[in-house]
Amino acid sequence: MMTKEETEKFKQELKERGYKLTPQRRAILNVIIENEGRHLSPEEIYEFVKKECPEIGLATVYRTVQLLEKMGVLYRMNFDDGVSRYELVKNTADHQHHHLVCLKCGSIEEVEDDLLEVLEDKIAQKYDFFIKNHDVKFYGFCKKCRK
Amino acid sequence: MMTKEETEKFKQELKERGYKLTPQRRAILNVIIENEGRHLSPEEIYEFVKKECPEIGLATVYRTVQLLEKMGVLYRMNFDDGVSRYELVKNTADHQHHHLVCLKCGSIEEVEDDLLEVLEDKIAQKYDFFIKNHDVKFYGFCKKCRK
DNA sequence: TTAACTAATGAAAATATTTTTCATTGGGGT
DNA sequence: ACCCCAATGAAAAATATTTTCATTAGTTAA
Repeated sequence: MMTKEETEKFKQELKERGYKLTPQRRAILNVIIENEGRHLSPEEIYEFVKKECPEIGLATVYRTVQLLEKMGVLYRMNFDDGVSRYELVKNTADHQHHHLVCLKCGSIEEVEDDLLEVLEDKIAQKYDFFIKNHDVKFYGFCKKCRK
Repeated sequence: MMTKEETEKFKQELKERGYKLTPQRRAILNVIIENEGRHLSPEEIYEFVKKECPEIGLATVYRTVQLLEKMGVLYRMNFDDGVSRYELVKNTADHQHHHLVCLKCGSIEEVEDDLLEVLEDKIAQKYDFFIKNHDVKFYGFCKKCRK
């Protein structure tokens, strides 16, 4: 649950862009915060948020996650399971961390963004390509599924 | 265009799995080979292949690229543009190479799979995760678009 | 506090991609 | 040449997402 200060800050950020703070938007952001690390899809967010906001429509969830993505609050991911999934942007790092996707159970583990700078520098030089961000997924089998 | 030997080899690989060599399958694979490096979507493949096979249906293209993916001939990619895209699997490497995706013009450049082994080893050890493959995309601005 | 402006909403329809169904065709082994 | 069943095309269905549109409700300013 967002604190009063967090809500105020969110409201302020919306205001700066001419958007409004609605109960629906607050509830959606709350659901995402409370499920940090779970990479929810719009449909899943919808199911959670209906408990708080039973009258909410799925379209509003879609509209809101897109808004939050534009605001830099969320990051959209594709794990090839047919839906978009969202996670909170860590304001500590400018690049997104990596993900370990288990081919058996589908679990998604987060891995610190590491060791890629060397590769990025090499690419920037060799291909004359300015890298803004990366999307790095490792597919394989997690600890549990290897037993 | 596939040579006669390549066609024979393809037919053989199909046979091993109980599949048949149809004109449609040959034509689809031809289109993909002739457009190597272009990362065609099923719809795009369909447009090309219709020149050779005007009676072909889009469903056959979808079915065939899935088949070729299962056979290890193609690799399915997602560049977040709303469609799946396919590329030929290089039989030289067991891991897929990286891609540079330009955020301005949408061009996709291929980059040799490099420097990631160190990171993969580290992850395998630290997270007890067996890595089968990776999906590495760098988003940024290409040479042309930076001018 | 209220009035007014307009962004946001819910419901439903529309869109886009991909998959499935089903009757028919045709590859390839015998 | 015949048979079997995999493969096909066309259409319908399924799925995820976006858009439309009439209505509601935040926010600002009087």
